[in-house]
This record gives sequence, C-alpha cells and structure tokens, in this order.
Amino acid sequence: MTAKESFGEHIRALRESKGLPLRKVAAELDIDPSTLSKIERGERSANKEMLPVLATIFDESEDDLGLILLSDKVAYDLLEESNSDEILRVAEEKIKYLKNRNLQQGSLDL
Amino acid sequence: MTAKESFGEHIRALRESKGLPLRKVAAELDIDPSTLSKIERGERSANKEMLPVLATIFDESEDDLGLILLSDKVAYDLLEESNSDEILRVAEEKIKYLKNRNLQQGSLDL
DNA sequence: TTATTCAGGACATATTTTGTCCAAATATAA
DNA sequence: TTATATTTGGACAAAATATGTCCTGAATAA
Repeated sequence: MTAKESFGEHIRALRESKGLPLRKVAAELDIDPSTLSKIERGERSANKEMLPVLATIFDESEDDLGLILLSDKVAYDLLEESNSDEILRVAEEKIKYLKNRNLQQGSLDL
Repeated sequence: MTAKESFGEHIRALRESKGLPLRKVAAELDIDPSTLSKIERGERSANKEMLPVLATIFDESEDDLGLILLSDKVAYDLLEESNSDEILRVAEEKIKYLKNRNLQQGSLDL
C-alpha cells in the first residue's frame, strides 16, 4: 500500500479526501500554494520539517510519511540503473556494517 | 568483499598497490591531486565520468566501480535513519513498479 | 461575469557541490 | 640533517542544484 505511491501522490490524495485546497495546506506549511502543487506533482521535494505538519493535518503517522519520502528519493536516484537491486543489496550491507561500527565506537567516529 | 569498503578506500587501496602517487592518477582524471585525495578520504564524491578512467588505470570492471560508488551514496543517505531497512525495501518495490510501468508505456512516460 | 483553484513558466535567492590554489604536515631519500 | 616528493586540509571561487515566489492563463464553479 505504501509502496507504489509517490509522496506527492499520497499527499494529494489525502488533501483531496479532506476537500482542502492547496491554499489552506500551504498556509499551514508556510509555503506558496504553487510550491505545494509542485511537491504534489513530484516537481519539487518536500523537506523533513514539513512532515510533522502534514502528519497533523492529515492524521497520519509522521514516520510513515518519512518512509514514503525517503524511499521516493532512493528510488528516484536508482531508477536509471539496470542493477538497482544489487546496489540496494550492497548499500544495505554497508549500512549494517557502518551502523555497527559506529555503535561499537560509541558513535564518536567519523 | 565489495560491501564494506567505501569507494574512496577502494581506490586508495588500488592506487597504493600499484605504487602510484595521487599526482599521476589525478593527471589521468584531469583533476587536482588534492581533489583526488579528498575523494579517497570520502570528503568528496567521484563522478561517473571518472569511472572508465579509473577502471582502465586499475584494471577493474567499470560496473563494479559504479556499484561501489552508488551503494556508497545510498548508504550515506540512509545512515542516520533508524528504519533504513524498511526504506530500502519500499524503495525496491517502488523501483520495480516504476521500471515495469515505464517498460509497458514504452519508456515514454514522465 | 466574477470567484476560486490549480498548473506551470520566469525569475531570484540560497544552498550544495565541485574544484583550484596554496601552505603546512608528513614521508622518503640522499 | 637537508632536500625532495607526497599528502592533507583550509580558504576561496565558480558552477550546478534546490527552493521558493510571483504572475499569468486555464479550468471550474457560482
């Protein structure tokens, strides 16, 4: 359910289901309605500060929204790569390794 | 083998194993030695145009180098996220979905 | 017609990225 | 030690990207 929908599509669906105009939601986010329109159409990216605001407006989990936003970014970065699966697999190992390394060194690394 | 090493560490190991100074490799890449030093230490990122040059110098597969470079980027992007595994999983589904969609629509989408 | 909403282009600003140059530090050799 | 080569890292500039506003036009509604 959370997989196939882009962040913008998700927000737009929520907004329309509540019958809210761009203007209202944009005001809450303190941005121009045009910017929100672009975010919903994937022409711009949302930033993390917007997540708690959107979560409140639409009564969604902020973590879920963050998940959709970040997975969007990763997917977009790799969409042109023929070996995206392999890239993800190696990235996952790398993250595991680095997180563990940071833990052991008291996260005082670099 | 390819997993735990960063792109910069990998290049540095290759360069030192050949006994080449930064100066020489940087000249091939047409960049400043200082820039290459930063790339090797992860302070800068390499770009894709450098891959064929490096592959030739070090007799490595360009695809392998590209894999290390891109997985580095993804890993770095997600290193601070507690739910990086989930993000990767959703991203993978999204990529699969989008690639398939593009295929069916003759890659003339947007 | 008049109001409102939304899309999208032109534009300005801010931020990030990428690279150079130079000087200091480090290593290597003689 | 001195001399030479290598590497690091900061200051800076330029280029590329991102972010956002404003305005106009199209579509819709009342």
